[in-house]
Amino acid sequence: MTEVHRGLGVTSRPEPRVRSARMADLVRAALGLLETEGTDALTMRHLAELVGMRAPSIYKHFDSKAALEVALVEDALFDMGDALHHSVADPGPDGPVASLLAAYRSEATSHPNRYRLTTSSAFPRADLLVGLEDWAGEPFFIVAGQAYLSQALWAFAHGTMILELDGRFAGGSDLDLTWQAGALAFSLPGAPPVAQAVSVPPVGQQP
Amino acid sequence: MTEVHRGLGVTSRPEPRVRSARMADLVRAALGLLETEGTDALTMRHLAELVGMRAPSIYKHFDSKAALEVALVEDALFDMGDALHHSVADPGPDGPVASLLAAYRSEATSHPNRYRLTTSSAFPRADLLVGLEDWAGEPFFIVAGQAYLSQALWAFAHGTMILELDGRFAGGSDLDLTWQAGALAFSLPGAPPVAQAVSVPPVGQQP
DNA sequence: TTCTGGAGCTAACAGCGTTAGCTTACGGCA
DNA sequence: TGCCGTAAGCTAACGCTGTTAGCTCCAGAA
Repeated sequence: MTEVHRGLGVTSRPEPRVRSARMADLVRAALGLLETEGTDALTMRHLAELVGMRAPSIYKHFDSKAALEVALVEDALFDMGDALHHSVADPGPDGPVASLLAAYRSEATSHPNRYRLTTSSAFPRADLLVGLEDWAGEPFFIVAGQAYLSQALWAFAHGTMILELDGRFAGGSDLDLTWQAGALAFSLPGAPPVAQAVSVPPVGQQP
Repeated sequence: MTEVHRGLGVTSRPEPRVRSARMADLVRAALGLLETEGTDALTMRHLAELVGMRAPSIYKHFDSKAALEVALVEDALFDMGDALHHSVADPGPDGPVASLLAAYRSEATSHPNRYRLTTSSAFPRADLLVGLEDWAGEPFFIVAGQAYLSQALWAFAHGTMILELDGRFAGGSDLDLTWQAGALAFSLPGAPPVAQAVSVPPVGQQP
């Protein structure tokens, strides 16, 4: 028995914020706009038109555009957290690392622009539901079994994901092999003991 | 002898674009603005004021704000390429992977907002000097010795870098250990043979 | 001397997030 | 029934953004 609780998280899934029907409408429409028309198309005026109102009326439901984006990103983190925790609870035949990475890639790919928003430098992460990022990232710690290795694995996953989404890898690359190369590097036995397992959450900023 | 030419790149450093004195002024001022005041402060009006002109006059020297950003990013890629190629030619005692990563981290950290700009999803990479990205990223291929492993290493480097710059790792983390964990994972012998070394450049989009 | 082109300027446009202030409709209560 | 308060819409407008049109001025060449 180690300090790592396999398959059983030590953080808990936060309670999502309640949303009025109109708020849910707006978030749904915003996601559609973001994914079908692109990041630049997500403006208050476009969004308002999509739900049949004028831009200033949105402010009756959300304090700001940033608050609306927070709602989008919280959805993304719940989806990602659910996918990752599920992959950890039920890893595939290729092992826990490959399984986790596959879940991460699949989830991010399903909503590329929302993933970009979630991971963008400018995003006001401090406004997110407390504990949400930690919970969503916990599977990296569970799989890596060590804080710094889990950070490195997370960094590999995010780096590969954003470069793939942005089309940065050389044309003709079989990206499955790139992911596989990383999975292998982080799966090799003998790698773990990098440092003396300081108890630090693997993901997210402390509030 | 393998197909990997250690220490001798197969791509060549592109010739930088020539700039008028005024263009150089603008790029220098833009970098200062970007790094000292932040990304949002880099506006045409602010920049113009900094060099003693009005915003529309900038268009006598650059076609658009994007063209000015391309100049900034080309500087970043030349600096990064020089640093990485140097680290490959003269690796430190911790081995080529750790040396490369240290150079990458040091270079990016010296101009964080320029690094963010360079790697941002929205940046018009197609307007960059042909071959510049390939040349700058080549050291990853030289060090990894295999296309897909080099892509994975690059992805780890970028992922760790952007998460570090954005303060995404848990408070109290010793990020040296995170980088070290990744360096170790990608340095272990036995890792390489992921695929049959298809000859694909490690970094950047084919034109 | 005249002409040409580079490099500055002001004024203005469309689009952005956002605010102020007005109106309308609905639900609870005396 | 009549009143009141609140929720949720609206228009007009503000300051900011990148950018364009069109003017002026000056240096250098013919």
